[in-house]
Amino acid sequence: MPELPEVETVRRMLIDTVVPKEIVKVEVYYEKIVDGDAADFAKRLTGQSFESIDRKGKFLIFILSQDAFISHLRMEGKYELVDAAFPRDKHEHLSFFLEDGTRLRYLDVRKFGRVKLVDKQDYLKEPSLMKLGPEPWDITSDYFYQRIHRSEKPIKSLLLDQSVIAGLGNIYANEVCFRVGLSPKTPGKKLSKKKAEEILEASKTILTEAIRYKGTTIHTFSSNGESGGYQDHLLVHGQKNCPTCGRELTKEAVGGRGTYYCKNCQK
DNA sequence: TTTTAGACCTGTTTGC
DNA sequence: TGCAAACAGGTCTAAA
Repeated sequence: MPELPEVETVRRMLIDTVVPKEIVKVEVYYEKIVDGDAADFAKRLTGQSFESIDRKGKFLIFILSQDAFISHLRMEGKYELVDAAFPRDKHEHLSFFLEDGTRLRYLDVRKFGRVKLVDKQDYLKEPSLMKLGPEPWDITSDYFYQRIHRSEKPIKSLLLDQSVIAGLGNIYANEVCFRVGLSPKTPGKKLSKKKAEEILEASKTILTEAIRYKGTTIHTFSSNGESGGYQDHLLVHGQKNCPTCGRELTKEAVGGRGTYYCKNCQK
């Protein structure tokens, strides 16, 4: 599932492949992918060029010559650059035909992803972006502690709350809890300032490592057909046994999400 | 105010 | 073997 490292990998791929190309045609095959009027989306973007690709949390922001649009990959969304004549995939919901005879296509098996036209000058005022908290690199441990130390919610849920800290998803939240030896069920209010600092540091380390490996490929995620390599470095997510003590890992729902942890090593 | 549950989706896995 | 149900999970919205 695309989390911050996967989205950053996609962003870098897009900068290399579509900037500064012009869009000559836009086709929307599944209208619900577009938040707003799909026909208007296609019409407005036709004739514009890609200026740059930004990212905030797990959102991609496509900056065009006149407009901008945001894109969230949700569970299984991915972008690929193919030849314009390449056959359409059954999960291809949106295509940008480019001036050089290529086509940037958006594929999403589960149709969860969304794109939305936004104001180019003020896109950060878009409600979904406004709600996002800072990324782990942009906050102090004091800020993080302040945000979590009064909450009854389990730390795993707080790490997934994008308004507290942006970028972590289910996979990396599991890894962070393991890395600091903490039960994912521990309420935020039970955590010391020192532990909060450890969690923040582990979040930065894990996300940085994952970006270096171009993300984690689980099921169908890929950026331009390339697979990430971080899945080979996951310590608990999707694993059977604890890499530290060798005991069988526990898998249960925490905050409604599948959670892997070691009852022996994570207290 | 904070937390929880349901909706959105469909391919894969599990159970009968 | 074949079918049905459960499961996967990020974000938004509504309800508790």
